[in-house]
Amino acid sequence: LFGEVNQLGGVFVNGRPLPNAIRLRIVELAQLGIRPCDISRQLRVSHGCVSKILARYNETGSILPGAIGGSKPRVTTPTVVKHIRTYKQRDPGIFAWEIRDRLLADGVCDKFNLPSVSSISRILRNKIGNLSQQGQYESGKQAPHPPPQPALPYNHLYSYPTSKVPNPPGMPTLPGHMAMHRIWPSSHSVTDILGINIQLDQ
DNA sequence: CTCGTTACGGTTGAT
DNA sequence: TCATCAACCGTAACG
Repeated sequence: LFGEVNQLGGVFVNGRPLPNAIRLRIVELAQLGIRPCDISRQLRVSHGCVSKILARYNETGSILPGAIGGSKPRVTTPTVVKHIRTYKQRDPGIFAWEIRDRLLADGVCDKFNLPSVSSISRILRNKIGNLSQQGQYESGKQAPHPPPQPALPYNHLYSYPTSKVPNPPGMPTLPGHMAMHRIWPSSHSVTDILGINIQLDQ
């Protein structure tokens, strides 16, 4: 709601992504064959931004902005997480500080890359929910209350209806994907189209 | 005129 | 709980 106005008269919030509804319209108009420069003028979004969103869309298939903020794991590497999971499985009542001691004792970590107790607690809470069963596998970012769609990288892909314009020699169209109905704009259709948790506004 | 790129001033969020 | 800091943001401007 607090925004600045760009040279084209459009409203934007510095540092924040454009609303999904607008991102979607950019892609839709392009799909309709409208030139990027015209989309820029019609929607009052800088052409640089239109260019970026369209480029991102046709290489990832997603209209969503990239993941902002956060940090890369430092000491809590996948290997460490795996060990923590094992300790917890073998002794569900184990304390975080005990896990910490074990990581050191077992030589999984040295005193410089040893996770803090609060890091371990967070891992236990976030990455290892109910230890009930859980695959022994690597990867997995398992959210306790997982949002509908799978936890793909960061942007889950979003493939568009009728193949046609942008199915470039890339890899877009995600694996399982239903055919979608043809719809034009209407901002409230975004969630339907994406089929996921997206807040259009705020 | 169109559009790819990028400096800039900004915000975010997992560690 | 709180700060850090590298990730991303859109605009403006250059070419």
